[in-house]
Amino acid sequence: MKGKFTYDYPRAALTTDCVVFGFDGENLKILLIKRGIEPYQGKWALPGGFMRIEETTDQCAQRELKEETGVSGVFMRQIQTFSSLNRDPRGRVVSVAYYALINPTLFNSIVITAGDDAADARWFNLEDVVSVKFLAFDHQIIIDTAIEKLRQEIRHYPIAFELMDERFTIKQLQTVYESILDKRFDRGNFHKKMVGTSANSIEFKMEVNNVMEDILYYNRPRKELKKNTGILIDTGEVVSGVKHKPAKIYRFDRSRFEELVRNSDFTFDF
Amino acid sequence: MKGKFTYDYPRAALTTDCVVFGFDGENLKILLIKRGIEPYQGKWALPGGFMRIEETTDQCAQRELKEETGVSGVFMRQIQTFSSLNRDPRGRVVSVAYYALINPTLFNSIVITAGDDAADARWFNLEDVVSVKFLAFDHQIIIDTAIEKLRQEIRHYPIAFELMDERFTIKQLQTVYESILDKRFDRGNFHKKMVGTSANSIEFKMEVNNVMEDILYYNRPRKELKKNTGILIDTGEVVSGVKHKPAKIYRFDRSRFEELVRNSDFTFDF
DNA sequence: CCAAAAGTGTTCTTTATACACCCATGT
DNA sequence: ACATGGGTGTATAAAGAACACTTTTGG
Repeated sequence: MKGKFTYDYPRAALTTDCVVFGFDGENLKILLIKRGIEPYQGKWALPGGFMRIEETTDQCAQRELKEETGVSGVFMRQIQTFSSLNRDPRGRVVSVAYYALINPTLFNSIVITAGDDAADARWFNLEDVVSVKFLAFDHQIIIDTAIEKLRQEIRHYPIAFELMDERFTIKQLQTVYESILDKRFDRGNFHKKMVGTSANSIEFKMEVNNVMEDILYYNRPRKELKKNTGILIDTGEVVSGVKHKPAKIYRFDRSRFEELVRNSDFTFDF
Repeated sequence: MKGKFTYDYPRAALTTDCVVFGFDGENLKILLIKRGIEPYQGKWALPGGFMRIEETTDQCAQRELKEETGVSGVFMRQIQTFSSLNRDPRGRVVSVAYYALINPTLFNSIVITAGDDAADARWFNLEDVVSVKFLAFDHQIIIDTAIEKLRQEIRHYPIAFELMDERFTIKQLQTVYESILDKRFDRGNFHKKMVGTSANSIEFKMEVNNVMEDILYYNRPRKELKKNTGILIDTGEVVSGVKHKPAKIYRFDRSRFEELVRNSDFTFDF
């Protein structure tokens, strides 16, 4: 079986690595695998592995994640390709990096499938994985790039919902944004922006210097102009068992979102 | 020399392809190469080629562009990696795609270096290359992805300057934005936003119903509050030989821009 | 009733948009 | 002088930010 495949020119090996993000309700987490074999045996690394000749890199990333965690059909986006000359001691290995977003249901269903190269797996808090030096290969750089990419994308695309259950409260959504962007939002403003109501201006008459004049009074709410993008749908249900006003439960209307993007210069920016 | 390199498992070949954008002062252009060899001989394709084992994909993209056009040290960014199973008739070829931005000086210095695989080269207008079907491989998809990426990035990063000479007028800058985003901007507003002055609010007293009151009057320009980000530096020079008020010539202050990004939540969005 | 968090309203500030006006130049 | 496009100002609209008020639940 050795040396079966020959080429006229040397070829690099192709791998995929995947930065798996999960959300436990409070913090953003990253899944790491403890390597069971050399190189970097015993070190923590990203799930991933060599691309087979009959699959795309997308399929490879999905397959490797399934082999090592048991989850499939995961939301995944390509980050970029890493090709430093000495990034792998086994030789010339080029890796296409992905990030994956895991919703709570999948998050809880993950079972560590013991295998050749996976001795253990664990969810790490973001702050424990950023700028530390215990990772295999160039996986520290890949993770830092992934976080940057995730932060960029959540500011412009509705990917936060991939980290949440289909039904959620605005407060939960806000927590996802806050933990990814590492930034606090005003509760009321976040609520209004997400649900989609906004204030407006109103004209009224006023006596100025004993003369009636039209005065423009800015930014006073005008009820009839409140607008709702309809991106979040009120399910009519509320959370129960809390000792305060129960929060409404919403779900994300993806087709409504895509319709808005198509038919207008609608943006979804934070 | 044949069959010299053997591996235990089959390996895909790795290539880079580069979408080269240029600007002729009016329109955004894309550089295409007419293929001199099979496959797709005589078809137009992106400059690019096989990665050597001792170089990174970044270096490969730069080298291939230099071999085929003579220009080096070009601004280049990775787009993404394409790995469809049948994207290349020669077999399993995975390609890392880049886009490059060429400034007018380089634009005019490009010489077509006749080689094995480059029979001819030409600048195409964007609209002649989008959604047409005469390109080799999956290069149509790569170009469409590149344009989307370029549009995304110019909205948030100061990459427009890579398409221009070091010294430029605001009008020229606007033309670059307009042709990339395929959208018209208001001349005055674009100017103010770029140079960095903005209006503000002002308080003054007014007699209302025979009583003096403080009135907040919004959005009246308050000269002392005009702010200039300092990202564009007035060189003090102006264009000459035009039969109207000569435009000021600016240059981009990259270090000032990076300082702003570091020290504040400054954004550069269009 | 009270505490607590959800949801809404109010106020002020800043930015966006449309367009008008003045300015400097070559003919 | 005047046509042309550069540069600045003005008016209105919309969005953002800070925070106060109101509502609904469990104890």
